[in-house]
Amino acid sequence: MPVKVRFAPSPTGRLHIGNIRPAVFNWLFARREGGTFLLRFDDTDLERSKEEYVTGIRDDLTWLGLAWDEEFRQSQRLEFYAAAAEKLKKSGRLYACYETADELERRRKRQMARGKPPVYDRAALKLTAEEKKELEAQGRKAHWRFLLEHRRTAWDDLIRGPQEIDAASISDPVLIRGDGTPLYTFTSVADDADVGITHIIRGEDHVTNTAVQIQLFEALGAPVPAFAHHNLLTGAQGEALSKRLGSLSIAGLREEGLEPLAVMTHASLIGTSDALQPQESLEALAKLFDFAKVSRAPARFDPEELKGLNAKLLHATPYAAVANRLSERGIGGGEAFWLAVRANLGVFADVDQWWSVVHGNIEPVIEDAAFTAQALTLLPPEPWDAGIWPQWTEAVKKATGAKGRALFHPLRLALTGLERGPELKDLLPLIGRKKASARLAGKPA
RNA sequence: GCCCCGUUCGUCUAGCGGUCAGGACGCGGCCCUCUCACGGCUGAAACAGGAGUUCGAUUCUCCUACGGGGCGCCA
Repeated sequence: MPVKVRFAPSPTGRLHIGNIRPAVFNWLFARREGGTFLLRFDDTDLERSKEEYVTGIRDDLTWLGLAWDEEFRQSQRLEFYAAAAEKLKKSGRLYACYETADELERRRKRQMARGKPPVYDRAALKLTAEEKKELEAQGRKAHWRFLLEHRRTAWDDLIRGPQEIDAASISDPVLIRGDGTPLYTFTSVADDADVGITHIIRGEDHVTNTAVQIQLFEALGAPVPAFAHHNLLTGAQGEALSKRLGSLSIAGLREEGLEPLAVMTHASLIGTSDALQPQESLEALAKLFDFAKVSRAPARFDPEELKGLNAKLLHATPYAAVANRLSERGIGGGEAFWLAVRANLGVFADVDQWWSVVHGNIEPVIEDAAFTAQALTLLPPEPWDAGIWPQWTEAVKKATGAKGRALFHPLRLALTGLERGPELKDLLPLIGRKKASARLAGKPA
């Protein structure tokens, strides 16, 4: 059976480093298996869902390179859910309840205070037809709960292994709100069953839901898909990673100039037994993907680790992969320039700085005017080749007696205006004699 | 409060009764090099605590501590 998976975000916010992982895992798995990857917007919560987030999530996925085969949204399938609900009512698995949200909330608090788990007591099940009629006459609107079978419900999780949940410890979930609109648990399963999702890959915050959903699949007469629940991420200090996600949003990382491939690599390798190494493509990542490698313990997300990975990725990137991006920025210099500077990049945009060192105008820093002046007189005439640097520095060394740091540091400062940077042997031919001369003389060039 | 899951170098992890407890990132040292960075090599660094079971526990069981998740007319 061909693999069919989905990523089903609710458009109530942008994607971030935490909730991108189910998208990444699903996509990678589909890619590895040659399956289909669906994007479904779970927008049944009209209060919180916003159109701008639909667009934003699409942008985030596109930037990451996670192309989807089909897209649909739940708000456009309301008749379908209503029909599915009718079936459940007929089979007696959906029953009407009349408690208000306040009443339920009070009841839960009372149960917890008594040390009991806050599970719905099925009081509505005992309501007679007359009592229901009376409640309706008072203007109460029914919401509908799914009648769970109180038995242990089990599945073999692709990541966590054999799982078992006692359905008696869970409340009968509300599937239809008092206003008639369907809720996540129901729409999600109805859709997964309808489109034939084969594998549900998601965060471990959904493991308890799984028991309910398995019973729902069965009640709907649909085959139960395979489940895989991955570990969640915590902050660098081990704290829950749900609040304060501004800088951790995908859009934010993009603005910081990180490579999408670095973000993808980090998202898919963190919390697994694979070493966090730069990968050359999404295909390479897909080949690495394996449920067996995913840990069950939460993993810490450290922004510094992501940045480090981004830098390493850049350091290993061949010229052909960035030639277009360089020319888009108005950077020439070809492969020689890229190879000279790539090892000094943290983010791609750092190339601008090195391009201005080579091609633009910079302010030289003169540490020892007499020294650089003397070095200037020893600068060989052009044409220059790759051997110009050792040839020149050898001459300067002989004339001044300077060596090591005393020799190179002032030259680097004068030539680039910076403390650190690429090999000067590679940079000097790119800078050229004209600029080099001016800078050694302390003049901006 | 109740239920589920987890805890191995600082971090991500391998391990599935007997291992010098392995790898990666980071950190230190050396090399490339007569500078900084890059890269290569190399070193230091861990079984949460306590009871059991066993000839023998990182590994199995229980308890405690800590962390995560769940307990919505959210997804």
